[in-house]
Parts: sequence; structure tokens; C-alpha cells
Amino acid sequence: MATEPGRPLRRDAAENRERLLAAANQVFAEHGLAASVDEVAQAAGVGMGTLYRRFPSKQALIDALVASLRHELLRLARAAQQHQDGSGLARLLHAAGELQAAQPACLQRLWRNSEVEPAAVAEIRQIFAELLADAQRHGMVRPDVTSTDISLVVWSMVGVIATTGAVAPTAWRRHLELLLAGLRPGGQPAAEFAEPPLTADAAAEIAGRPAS
Amino acid sequence: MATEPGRPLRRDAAENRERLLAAANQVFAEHGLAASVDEVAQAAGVGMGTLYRRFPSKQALIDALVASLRHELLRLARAAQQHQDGSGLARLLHAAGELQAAQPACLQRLWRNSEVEPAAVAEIRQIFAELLADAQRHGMVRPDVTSTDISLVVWSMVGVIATTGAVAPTAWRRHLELLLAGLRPGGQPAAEFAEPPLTADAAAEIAGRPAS
Amino acid sequence: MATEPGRPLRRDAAENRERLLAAANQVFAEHGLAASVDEVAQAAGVGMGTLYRRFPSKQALIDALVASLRHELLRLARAAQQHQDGSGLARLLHAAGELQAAQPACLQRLWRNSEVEPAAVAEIRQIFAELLADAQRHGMVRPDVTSTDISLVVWSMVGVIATTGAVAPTAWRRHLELLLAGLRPGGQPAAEFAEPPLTADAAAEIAGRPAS
Amino acid sequence: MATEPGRPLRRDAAENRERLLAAANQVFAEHGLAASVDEVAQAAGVGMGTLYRRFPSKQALIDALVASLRHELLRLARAAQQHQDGSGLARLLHAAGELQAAQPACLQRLWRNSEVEPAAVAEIRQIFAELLADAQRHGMVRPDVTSTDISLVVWSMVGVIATTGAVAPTAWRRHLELLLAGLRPGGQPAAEFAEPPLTADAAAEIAGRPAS
DNA sequence: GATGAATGAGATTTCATTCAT
DNA sequence: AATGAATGAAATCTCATTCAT
Repeated sequence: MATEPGRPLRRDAAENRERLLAAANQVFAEHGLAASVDEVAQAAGVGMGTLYRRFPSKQALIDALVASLRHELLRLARAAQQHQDGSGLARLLHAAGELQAAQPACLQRLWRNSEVEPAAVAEIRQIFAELLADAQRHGMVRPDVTSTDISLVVWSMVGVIATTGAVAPTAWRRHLELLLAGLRPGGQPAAEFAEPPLTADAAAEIAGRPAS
Repeated sequence: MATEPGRPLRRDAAENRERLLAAANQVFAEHGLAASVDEVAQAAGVGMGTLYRRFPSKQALIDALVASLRHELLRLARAAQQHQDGSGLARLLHAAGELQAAQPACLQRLWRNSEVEPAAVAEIRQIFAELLADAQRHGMVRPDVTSTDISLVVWSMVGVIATTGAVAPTAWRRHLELLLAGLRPGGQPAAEFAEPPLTADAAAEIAGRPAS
Repeated sequence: MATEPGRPLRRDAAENRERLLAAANQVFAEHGLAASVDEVAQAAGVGMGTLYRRFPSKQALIDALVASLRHELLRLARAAQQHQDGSGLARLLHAAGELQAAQPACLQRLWRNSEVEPAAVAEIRQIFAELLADAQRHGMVRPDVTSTDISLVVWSMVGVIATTGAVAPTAWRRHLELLLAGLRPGGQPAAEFAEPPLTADAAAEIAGRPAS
Repeated sequence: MATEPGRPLRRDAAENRERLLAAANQVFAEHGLAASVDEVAQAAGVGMGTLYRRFPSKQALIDALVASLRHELLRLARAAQQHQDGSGLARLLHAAGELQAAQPACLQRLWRNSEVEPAAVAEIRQIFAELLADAQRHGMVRPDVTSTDISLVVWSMVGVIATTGAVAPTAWRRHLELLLAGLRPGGQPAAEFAEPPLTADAAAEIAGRPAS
């Protein structure tokens, strides 16, 4: 998972690096990127200096999270490429949803143009395009759907995840199913919706209590 | 548009209030909610003191934006109720998309549980439910779609708008069409997609240049 | 004394600016440029924020001190140019000594190449060259002395002032007289040394007590 | 060169000590005493722990540099005492100049009252006084010059060296000659100035480019 | 009532020093 | 004994909020 080449970190240093990334993920997910680095260091159980030895700035820490996400997604994309039966696209979208829901700390940054691992993003997009073509070849997606439409699917999941957060952590699956149904010829719902809809209570808790 | 009862503001004071809200919308949309209040005051062409006379805190300013959005959306929802032919739901979703795209400053706060105008949110949700029922009654939406699924639609638009931003300001329409297709019986695309897909160039510019 | 054009500062703001420069001069002279900006703000009787409103960084504060010194020295140089009787050079060197002794906060920066008011430095050098030529024309300085030798005189005063500091605040005058004697034809001491030598006690206190 | 009594260091330890002092000299000369100890350790090719094993604090490291300089200067002073022909003073001043120019890391500390090797400073001063008397006895220095004037000479060289630095590393010689001329009866320049003046270009580079 | 300068608590960042490996 | 990672106090800097003009 190490990003930069350089010499390998000493074992304890590498451990701290992972602990810091994990802590940052948790803290930023909970309190937003405006959370203080103190908080992150404390959550990781290390001193401020250690954080800054590993990451030269707060921005670098955030970038590392983004890089990690992009790497991970690339890995998932390549894995999905193994499936040449037209199912790869849906598999990858689900995997991307899982990843984004599990690590929601930097969702906005994840899909914002930045200098972080641009090659990974490019390859991810490329794989999405190939998987789309494959799905269309197998008649699982309407031919008029374009590669950029798939980007919209991913980005829309960000909105759902960011809003439903911890209250309904699987709501994105329901959303994805609804959306995939819209991409299929004839729009038949897949497997009668793997994910049930949110309860009204959960929805009320998310955007405003007084729904009752 | 004044929210609190109290005595009505003097004309110039009311003008300042509107200018501040407009400036906040623009500044926050461009630089995020972390933008400084100085920036807002400057964009509004007033001094800090004036800003703080109108809004007792930065939070209050943000809340006012949220309240305004919620009010506006409620107005749109009531307007959509006029259409009892099953088209109200789609109309309202489009209107909500327009609104969110036009005022993206507080999208996350818009749908986060808060003390701001909770009654409006409740009524909006209520109207969405009624419009859904009406659409289903007219056979325009599958009967298994629930009211919370509609919330997912709205929230997913937030993700698309937040990501596509100024680069592709109408991408949300395409996304909404794809999603609505997923909700229709038989999934037939409406009017063969009113909105064309994003160009590959725009998509590349949004999430990362090196797509080529 | 204002350096940048821009709009003129409000009266209180201008006062604070001067107070800050004065405080910085004192604090930096006493504790070196490593002194904290808190200390400067406190000495000026203002909050940190005020300091940073006036000077966007510590470096900018130091630069402002240097700029002020360079301006002041330029003023003195132009004044010395009024004396066309060969005395201008000695007058200016004395004036430079007074200035450097009175504001020793940034002596090293004063004569280090930097982006601060380079035009002033260039003009100062030019005037020194002219005054040297004038002094030579009047037979008050040996003809083999060059313009760069005069720079050495100025820089050497920095060493004396930095070392003798508050203990012997006029030692530089003695040094200057000795040095000027070396520049005169025949090397006759001027006026039998206007400044008496340091006492042995002062010298001992400066570089090391146990001289006895 | 070891300063403290204590048991003698093991060979490798002594080597490390010397490497650290050399590295400190270079780093501090280049970046000032504010340079970090990391930098020094890195330049010396040792770890932080080793530095702190040899020198219990940064201050101790600086003090060791000062002590070394003072020792070295004392050695030079004693050597100059061998010359009883009136030339010893000038010889020592030149030697002091060479030393200060070669090791400019701590010039200010060198002549600032401190607890570091005070006996050496006292003896140096004593020798300077004797050499001055000898020079005066031989008619090579005016009788009105005092011992403290000689201190001024040394301190003034600090200013020249600190300013001319690496750009004109022998400028101090020129300055010393000019100054010694001022101390001689009749002020005749010695040997018609062993050192030529700085070029105008060098002077321009030191204090500010736009001289041209 | 409006202005923008002042405030200071809190954020980020550095670095002398310690300590586990 | 040597290494370099960890520490946290202190420095620089920001910005929401207050207040004098």
C-alpha cells in the first residue's frame, strides 16, 4: 500500500503510518476535513510530531487518503475485468459503492481533479469504459448509455452516501439498483431489488426529525 | 423572504441582507463553507460589522441560506402539487435539481438534519410522498418504489451536482433521466433522454485530466 | 514613511503600524530576529491579529524594518550630497553609523542582497561613489581608495555595533575615526580622534568578564 | 582538541565528535545558527542520537565551536608572540582574520561574553595588549592607540566577513589593510595594500543586484 | 447604522530533545 | 554505542467575533 518508493519504512514507522491513515479516515469521516490534525494524531495514539514526520502537511495526509482510495479502486476495477460475461460493470459499481461507503472521509476529493495519482484515475475510467462495452455486448445495458453516464452513477453514490452516512449505511445499494434498472434494456429491476428501501424512520432521521 | 417575525427591516437593511445572502451563496459555492466571512462581506460590498448586524454568527448565515433553500423548495413542491396527472413527481424532481444546481453553496447542509425550518422539510417530504402515489396511480412509476426511494433520488443529485459543478452544469439532468427510467414500469427512457450524456472531455476535466 | 502606495491607512491603523515597527526594532535588537512575534505584539501593546493584519508574515515585518532603514539611509545620503566641500563622505559615514547604532535590529539583513527596496540601495551606493570622488578631489581621501572600500567601512561598523551593542554604544565612532585616518593622505588622525577609546572595563564586559 | 578532562574518548567517538563539529561549522555558516540539529547530524552522516551523545544540547554544540575557535586563536596569539620585532600585532590580526573567515559559523558568539573558555579570551586580550605595546615600541603604531582599539579592529572584521561571505572571501584583508594604515604613524599604507579592493560587481552582488 | 481595525483562541507546523529498537 | 522515530512545547499564522470610530 506504500505510495512513494523511497526506502521502506521501519516496521514501527510503517505501523504508525497505517494507524494515522485509519485515524484520519475515521476522524475526517465523522467531523469533516475541517477536523484538526491534533484530533487525528490523538485518535491514532501518536504525537503531533509523528504525524508531521509521516505527512509533511495536513494536505499531504488528505492526499494520501485519496491516493489510497484511488489505488484501492483501481485494484477493484482490475479484479472486475476478470468477469467477461457482462457482469463486470455491475460488480465494479457495487465494489465502488462498498469502498466509498467504508471510507467516506474524502469523497469529494476523491472525484475532484487533483494531482493525486492521476494515472490511476485514468485507468479506472478506461476500465469502466471497457466494462460498459462488455455489458452492452451482452445486452445487459442499453446501447445508448455512454461511458460518462457511468461516471454519473459513481458520483451520484457519493451524494447518497454523504447524506445517509451512518444512519442507513446500505442505502447506496438500493439507489444503485434503482439506477442500474434505468440502464437496462426494458428496465427490468435486477433480482427484484437486492436491497430493500429505507424505512421512513431512517429517512426522517437523516434529513429532519419532524417527519413522524 | 424574511424568516423571523420581528419588526420588518428597514429597506436598506433588507437590501443588505439580500446582498449578503447572494454573496454567501456565491462565495460558499466557489470556495466551500470554509471560506471566511471576510470574503463574504467583501463580495457583498459591506463591512464586517454589517454582516454581523444581520447575522449573529457565521452559522446563522449558513442557516439562513439553508432556510431559504428549504422555503424555495417547499414553494416548488406546492406548485408541483397542482399537476394531478402523475407528472408532478418528475416535475418536482426536475425543479429540485434546478434549485440545487443554481444554489450549490449548502447542498450538504440542505439535507442534513438540523433545526432549520424542520416543518418545511416535513411538508416537502409529505408532498413527495403524495406525488409518488399519484405517479404510481397513473402507472408512471413502478408500484414497488417507496417514498424513501425518492429521497435517494434527490440526494443522489447532490453528488452529481457537487462533482460536476461548473464544468457540466446540466449533468444532473442526464442523471435524473437515467434514474427516472429505473423507476418506470418497463424502464422505458422518457422522451429518449432529454439531456445528452456528458462529453468525455468534460468528464475528464472533472475528475482528472490525463484521460485523453 | 509608508512604503506601499495603496489607500492610506486609517489613523489608528497607521499608529499601530508605527508602534509595531518600533516594538520590532526594540525586541529584535534585544533578542535577535529569532524573537517571537508574540513578544513584538506584546511590546507594541497590540494583539497578534493586529500585527498580522499590518504585516502578512514575520518576514514581511522584518522586510519593513529593512525597507525603513534603507529609506532613511537614502534620505541621509541625499542630505550629505548638499556638502560639496569634500566633507560629505565623512558626514554620511557618521550618519550611517548613528542610524545603524540606533536601529541595530536588522543589521545583517540591511546589507544582504534582498528584494527590499533595491533601488534605494543602488542609489545609496551611487551617492557614496560621488561623495568619495568629491572627497578625493578635495584631497581628503587618498586617490587609491575605491568605492567598494567605502562599503567595507560601512560593513565593518556593523561588526563593531553588533559586538559593542549597549555596553559601549559609541564605540563605532572611535572605530570610524581610526578607519578614516587610514583613508586620508598621510593618515593624519582627524581632530585627534573625536571619540576616546573604549575603557578596558567596557571591552572586558563585551567579550568576556574574566579580563580583570 | 578535547576540551573537558574526563576519560579520553574512544577513537570512533572522537572521530564522530570532529565530524559533527565540522558539519556544524559548515551548516551554521551556510544557514545561520537557526539551522536545525537534524541538518547538522545529516551533514555529519550520523544519527541524532549520536549528536546528542556527544553534545548534550544544541547550545553545547555551539559552545564547543566557540571554544574551539577561542583555543585556536589563543594558539595563534602565542605564535605571534614569537615575533618581537613589532610585527606580531599585524601578524596576529591577519591570522585572526583568516581564522574568522574560515570558520564564520559563530562569529557573533565568538566575541560575546559567555562562559566558554573565558581564560582563553583573557589571555588573548593580554597578548594583544603586549603585541600592541611592542608595535608601538618599534614605532609601527601610533602611541595614542589603545588596546581596546585593537579589539575594535577584530570586531570590525566580523562585520566585513559576515557581509562579504562567500562572494568576496578575502575582502577582510583589504579592510584590515585600510584600518592598519589608520593606526600607523603618518598613516602610510603598508606595502601599498597587499589586497586589491573589491570589484564593483562583487560589491553589487553582496548588498543588492541593481547597482550595474 | 455602517465600517473595518483589533482581538485572541485555536489551527497548523517546526524542531530541540528523548527513547525504543 | 548508534540509529532515527517519537514527542510535545513553542512558534507562526488564521479567522470568527467584537468594538472603537
